[in-house]
Amino acid sequence: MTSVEHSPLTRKLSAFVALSEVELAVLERLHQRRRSFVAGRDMVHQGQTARAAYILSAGWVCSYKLQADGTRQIVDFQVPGDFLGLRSVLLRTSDHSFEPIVDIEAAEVLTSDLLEAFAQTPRLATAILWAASRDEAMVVEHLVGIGRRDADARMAHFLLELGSRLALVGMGSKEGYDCPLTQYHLADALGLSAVHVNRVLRQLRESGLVTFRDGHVAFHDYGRLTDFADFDPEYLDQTGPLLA
Amino acid sequence: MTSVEHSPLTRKLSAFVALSEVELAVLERLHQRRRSFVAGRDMVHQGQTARAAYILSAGWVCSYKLQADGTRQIVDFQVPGDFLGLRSVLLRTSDHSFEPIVDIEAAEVLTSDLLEAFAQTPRLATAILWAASRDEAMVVEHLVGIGRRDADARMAHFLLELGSRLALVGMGSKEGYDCPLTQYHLADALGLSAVHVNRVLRQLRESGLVTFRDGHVAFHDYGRLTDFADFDPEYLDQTGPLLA
DNA sequence: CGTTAGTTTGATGGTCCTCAAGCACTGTGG
DNA sequence: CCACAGTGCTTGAGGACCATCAAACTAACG
Repeated sequence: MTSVEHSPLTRKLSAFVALSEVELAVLERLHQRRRSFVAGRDMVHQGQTARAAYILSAGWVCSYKLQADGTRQIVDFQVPGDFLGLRSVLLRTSDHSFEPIVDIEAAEVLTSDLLEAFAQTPRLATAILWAASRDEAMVVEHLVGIGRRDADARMAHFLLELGSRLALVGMGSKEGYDCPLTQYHLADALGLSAVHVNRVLRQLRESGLVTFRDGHVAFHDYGRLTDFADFDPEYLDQTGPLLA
Repeated sequence: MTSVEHSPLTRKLSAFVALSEVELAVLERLHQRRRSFVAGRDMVHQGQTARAAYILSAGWVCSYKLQADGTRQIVDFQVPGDFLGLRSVLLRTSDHSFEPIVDIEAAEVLTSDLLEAFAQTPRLATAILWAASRDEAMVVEHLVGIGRRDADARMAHFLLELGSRLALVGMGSKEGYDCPLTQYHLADALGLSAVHVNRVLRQLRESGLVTFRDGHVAFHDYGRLTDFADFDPEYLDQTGPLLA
């Protein structure tokens, strides 16, 4: 058990502020209530009154809303180090559902635990609220993408954003990353049909920009791709060092 | 100066929790730094480092992101009682711009003021975070609308949501409300062209559902409209009494 | 009374959806 | 061992929805 064995969340927050030993200890203690969930079975349903949040430590999750006509819109994906359902702590009911995309490991965080931790270490509170603000900025950028980018640029932007997020916890680089999402997931996230997602991916591959195949995303020309997607990572607020 | 002369924000938060005299006083004191802004001139530019937030007390504002190709996406509108730029207090830079749609009145809130108020009255802090969570839930619903609703339903849903929000501060009802937005605003918010917005509005009008004309939204058949738009106001977390 | 901002309507075409079918791979049970 | 079902990927054909281009109209305003 060496000191480098930190959780992904710890790793992420450390990119924002340098945490003291005490703060690190409090943070690690939030991880004590360990839970496992299997792929495909919803953890939280929309409309449910949820009294706890989770910190994802391994695996991928998506949060989505279902509509009356059966279509669904994926709002965001969660990767290791991300919070799940932080918002529903304050709102009376969860406004969306969470589905594990693969088998996952998560730590359950009770509202009381969180408030206690906040009271003990204000700097940690700031760091966690930073992460929450960043998540919100990503939803906003997602909104912009769906509203104002065509399918190709939307996909390119999405793959780049995911890469940056994963880089923050050491799971991705400018070369690429492993990604368990299906084309159906991409379709539901990007507001496209699965058929069109397939065509878009082919287009991007044949343009020599990026390949997504067999669970792996490979960037072929990172610079040209960021131009193509108009990707400006400023909204992620993770300045330079990680990917630059 | 009667006791009913509360600010719109006070009115909104009171729908969530009953605030004590002390809490009301602290809240009103947040409004001391009064500012005016004229229509059309941006208050905050994206990329700017903003150290303050605002509470909107009169008028309408929109928050938007501009893209390299010149198109813009309006993320949200702010009406009296709403916060502006609360998120940029924590993030290093504001990730979007704010434009007053009409001449407005707002109170400037420094980060220090806010933290002080939070420390004095935890219940007020909860109420403000509730409002922030609710704003985020609206952005999520907006995302769903753009991703998965066709233009007609998207417009209908949008007009209904605005109505609910305005009702919360006494500026709207099931009959309708005054609305200074142009069809260009609607287009930029809903991810449509202005031309198509016009056609959609005509369609809704001729169906006898809702009319938006001369700065006024009139609901003709509220029940049928909510069905048509698949509008479930639960995500607004403002249970029944206001509109029911 | 010309200018500007906003609204309205028509014509044309592109992006992306829907329907349909086929393929590859994996796991399951006969 | 093989049929079969299930999941995910791939490609084609036809069409709907909405964008773009163009132009006329109204109202407000200096």
